[in-house]
Amino acid sequence: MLGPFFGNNEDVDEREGLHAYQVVLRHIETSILTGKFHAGDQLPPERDLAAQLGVGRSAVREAMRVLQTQGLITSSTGPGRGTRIAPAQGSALARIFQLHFALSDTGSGDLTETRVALERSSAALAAQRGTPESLRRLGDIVAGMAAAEHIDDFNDLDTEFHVLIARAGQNQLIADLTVAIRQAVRDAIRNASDSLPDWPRFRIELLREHREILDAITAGDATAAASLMEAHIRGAYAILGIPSGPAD
Amino acid sequence: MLGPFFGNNEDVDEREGLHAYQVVLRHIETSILTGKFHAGDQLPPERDLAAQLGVGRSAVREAMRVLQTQGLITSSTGPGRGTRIAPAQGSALARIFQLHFALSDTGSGDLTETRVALERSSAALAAQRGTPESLRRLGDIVAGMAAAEHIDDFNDLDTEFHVLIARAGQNQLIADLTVAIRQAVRDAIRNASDSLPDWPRFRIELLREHREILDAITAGDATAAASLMEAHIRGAYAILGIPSGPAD
DNA sequence: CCGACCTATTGGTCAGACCAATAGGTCAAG
DNA sequence: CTTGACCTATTGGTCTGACCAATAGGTCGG
Repeated sequence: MLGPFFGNNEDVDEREGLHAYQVVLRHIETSILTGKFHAGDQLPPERDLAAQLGVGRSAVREAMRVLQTQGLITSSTGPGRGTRIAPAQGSALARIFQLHFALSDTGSGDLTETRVALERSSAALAAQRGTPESLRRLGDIVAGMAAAEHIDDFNDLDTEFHVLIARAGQNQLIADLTVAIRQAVRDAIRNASDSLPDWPRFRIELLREHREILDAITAGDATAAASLMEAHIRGAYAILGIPSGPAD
Repeated sequence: MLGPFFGNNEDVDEREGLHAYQVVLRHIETSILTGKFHAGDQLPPERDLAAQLGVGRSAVREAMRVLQTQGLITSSTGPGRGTRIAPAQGSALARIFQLHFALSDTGSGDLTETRVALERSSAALAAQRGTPESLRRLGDIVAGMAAAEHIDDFNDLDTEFHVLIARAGQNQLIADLTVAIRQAVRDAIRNASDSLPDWPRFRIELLREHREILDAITAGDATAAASLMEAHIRGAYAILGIPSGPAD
C-alpha cells in the first residue's frame, strides 16, 4: 500500500512513506499555511508541478481534486488560466459536515451542543450589530412562518431564520458554521417533525419562541437574545427526541 | 473544462455537465446519506466501480482520494480488503477548517468571537463532565506553565490547556473546532507575544487566569468557568492587540 | 481595421501497464 | 496429518502516454 519507490524515480528526494498525492497536498497546503500562496494566486501547471515534485501527473490531479472539493482552488483551461487559489467560502464545509454527521451515530449530541454555543453568540451579535434591513428580513421570515401551513415550508423558513440571524451578527465564520450544522441536522429535524404527535402545537410554540428571540434582538438585548436562543434550541431538540446531552 | 463526453463512451447514461469524478463522488455520497452504506461496509473494487459507472479508473481514484482525505473511507490492498467506509472521526475536519481559516478573509475579530463562543461552551462542559483524570492533566499543564520560562514553551502549554479543556468537555466536534482555531491563530499569538512590552507581567496574569478557570472547572461551576474563559480570551487578545470586536 | 482561422497552453479523461501488499490455496517436507 | 514455503489472484498505488475541450493570443485574408 505504501509503495514509496519505483524503478524509474529512485533519484527523487525521500518521500519517506508518504503517498505521492500526499507529497503534492502537503506542498500546496504548506504554501497556503505559510502564506506563500494567497487567494487569487495561480498555481503552476499540473505537468510542471508533477515534474517539480517528482511524481506523476495523476498524483497531482488527485491532490487538486481534494483541494477543489474543499473549495480551496478553482480550475479552468486555457493559457494563463489554469488553477488558482480560491477565496475561501463556507459552502464546501456544509457538505463535508453533512457526510461526517451521517456516519457518526454519537455525533448528534455534539452537534446540538455546538449549535447552542454558536447560535447563542449569533443571537447576541445580531442584537448588537443587526442592521434595520436585516431585522426587517427577519420579521418577514417570522411572518412567513406564521402563514406557512406545510411542514416543509415551515422548516425551510426555520432554517432561514437561524441563518439570517447568524449573518446579521456580521461574523462570517460563525455564519458559515451555523449553515453547515443546520444543513447537517436538517433531515433529522424533518423526519422527527413528521412523526411528532402534536405538530400544530409544537409549531405554535416554535413560532412564539422565534418572535421572542426577534424581539430581544430588535431591542438590542444581547443577553436575553442569547438565553432565549439557547432555550429555543434545547427545547426544540428535546421535543423532537434528538439528544443534546453527553453521548453516553 | 466541462468536457462531458468523449468518443468512446457516448453510450453512458447522461452525466449532464458533471465531471467524471463527480459522478463517482455523488454515487458514493448518496449511498452514504441514504444509509445504503454504513460504517465498515466495503466498497466495490475501483475497477468494477469504474466499469459500473462508465468512467475511467482515474476518475474513481480521484473521488476516493477526496473521501479519504475527509476521513470517510480507508483503503488497504489484498483480496477482500479494498476500500471501506470509515467510522467518522473529526481529525480530518480540523485540517480542513485550518486551511479554510488560512484563506478566508475572516477577520481575526470573527475568529476571536468564534473562539469565545466555543470555549465558553468547552469550559462549561468540562465543569460538568470533566473526569478526575482530565482534571489532573489540566493541573499538570498549569504547573508546567508556572515552570516554563521560554515564551514558546509557555505558548505551547497554553494551547494544550485550552485543547484539553475542550476534550474534557467530551464534545469531539467542539474540541476539533477549538484545535483548528487555536492552530489558525497560533502564529499571530506568538508574534504578538514577542513584541509585548511587559511579557513577564502578562505571563503572570495569564497563569492566574488559567488557575481560576481550572478551579471553577474543578468545582463544577459551569457558569463561572464559562465567564472566566470568556474574560480570559478577550482580555488576552486585548492586551496582544488582536481585535475582538466587529471587523470594521 | 476586423473577423476568421490557426496554434499553444492547460485542465479533464481514459487506457494500459506495472508495483506492492495481502489472503488463500497448493504442495513438499517432516 | 501438520506445517511452512511457495505460488497466485485480488486490490489499491503509481506512472506514462495519449487524446479531448476550453481558451487566449497571434496571424492572415478580406
